[in-house]
Amino acid sequence: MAKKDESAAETRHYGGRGDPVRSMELLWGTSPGPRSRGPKQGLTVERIVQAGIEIADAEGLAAVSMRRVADRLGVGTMSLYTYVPSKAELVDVMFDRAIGTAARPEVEGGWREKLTAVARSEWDLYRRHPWLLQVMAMSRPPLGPNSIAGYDHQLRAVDGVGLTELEMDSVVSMVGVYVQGTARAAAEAAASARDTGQTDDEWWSVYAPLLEKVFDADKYPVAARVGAVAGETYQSAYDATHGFEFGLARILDGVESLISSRR
Amino acid sequence: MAKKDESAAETRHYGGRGDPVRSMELLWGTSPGPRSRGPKQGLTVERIVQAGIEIADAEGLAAVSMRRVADRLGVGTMSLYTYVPSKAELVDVMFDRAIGTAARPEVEGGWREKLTAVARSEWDLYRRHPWLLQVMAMSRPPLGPNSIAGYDHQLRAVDGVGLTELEMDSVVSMVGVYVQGTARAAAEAAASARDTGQTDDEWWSVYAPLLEKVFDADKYPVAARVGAVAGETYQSAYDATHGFEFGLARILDGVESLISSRR
DNA sequence: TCCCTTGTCGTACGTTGTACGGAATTTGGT
DNA sequence: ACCAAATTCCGTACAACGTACGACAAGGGA
Repeated sequence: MAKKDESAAETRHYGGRGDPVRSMELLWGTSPGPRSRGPKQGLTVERIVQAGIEIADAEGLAAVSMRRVADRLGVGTMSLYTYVPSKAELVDVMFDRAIGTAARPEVEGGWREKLTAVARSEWDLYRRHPWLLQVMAMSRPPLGPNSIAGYDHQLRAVDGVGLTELEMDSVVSMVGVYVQGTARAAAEAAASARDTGQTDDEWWSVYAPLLEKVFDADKYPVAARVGAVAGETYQSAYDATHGFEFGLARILDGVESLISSRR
Repeated sequence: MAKKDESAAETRHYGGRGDPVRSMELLWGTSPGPRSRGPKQGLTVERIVQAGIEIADAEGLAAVSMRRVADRLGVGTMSLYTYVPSKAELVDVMFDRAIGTAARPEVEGGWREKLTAVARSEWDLYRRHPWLLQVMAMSRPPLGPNSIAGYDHQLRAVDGVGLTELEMDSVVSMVGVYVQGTARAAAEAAASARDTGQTDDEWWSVYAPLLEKVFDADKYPVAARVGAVAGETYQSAYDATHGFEFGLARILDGVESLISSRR
């Protein structure tokens, strides 16, 4: 990397690379007790995970390096490897523990109220821990206790409304995919602002006049018309919060028509 | 990195870091002509971009390093920097050029047929160039000619159906967010399979028995019931294609109820 | 012809994850 | 009580990354 990290690179992570048995022990805290021989351990996996989460929250997943985590805990870098087999497993556990902080309210009312609450709670989670969106966890998710609990909570929102099990799973993952996508836009905007010291407004005010020079409004009349209105309204290329509430209502309307058709 | 790149890290990129004027010139091909003095240039920006796209298609965005691109073109690494100010700008141009390969069919019929075609064409694009999903382009997208043309094409699907400009933009970005999310799941599955030499099925058959040991079916009865059915059906944690078509139909139902309410 | 601009690219630096091996520490066996 | 085995801790080293810097070569304008 160049000095002062001017480079535009972030890191993504996916897990499931190491020993599956070891991974699951880490995730579920079922590691065998301390061995009898040798020095006492000065750290715990959970303390390491917390340090990683704090760095990721403050500076993004790219700032979470083994050296940074070790420094924060006042130990040598390589000491971490006696607790965690690799960075991939560490990120997996960070992922599950952060998921565990999601609010899982038991909402009164019908499926729509419940599913709205599920979506909002996931949205809040991603606002608090935006780096979760950089962990590749759609296929092969870390199968930790909190991820499982979250899956169950989501499903209960649409239980007993006349959908098949398959439809329940599909509805829940459809809403999840949508929330993640919208949260990702918000997270990117925040990360860009943090890393460049420039808000989206400022960015746009630089690029808008440059775009006007090359953009042919006669060739793309619809984009010109809509873009003008959208640009004025959002004061930025994409307003995440507006998009989230609007799209969520639309999606739930879609789910409603599915549920009605089943009755 | 460890030898043989066993590490579980992928790279993400976001642009808009360098000189905005230079960025736009690169994107729109409006760079000033060749200077009269000095040696002839042996390459073009477009050749470099093509090489980058080929590597990204075959091995993912993480494999696109300046050294790899230069090697493929038979030049020294640093020569690339006379064409492109940094890797961030190179990725921005790769992004726009890949977007340009999307099919933008002019579909007969109503908005639903058109919007379905838009979604499917975007889905196909992400299947051909999965690395596009790793370019952070939701806020501050590269404002290149192909991205603009794509935006116009998407909007035309819902033009003249009674929605406001703001609603048109929101509907289009809602569908886009959804397609990207589903495509991301598919891309992650493919990337995992490529990097680990293990299909999702194989992965699941390793983890399922381990999960069974720690999972408490009495505590999470809904997850147990739905998970069993979903697991049997998908033969994997998440089937992207099924999810895509199902969710798209649901979302379009939601859009339909919005459009009806406007008539 | 000479000079000055421009393109090419070898070298070097600071960053990353982590393999390796030596030192220090604690305990079980005797 | 003492030794060896087991275990933790961690300094060093390596290959990869993006790219700053500067030396060298190429070629048109004077």
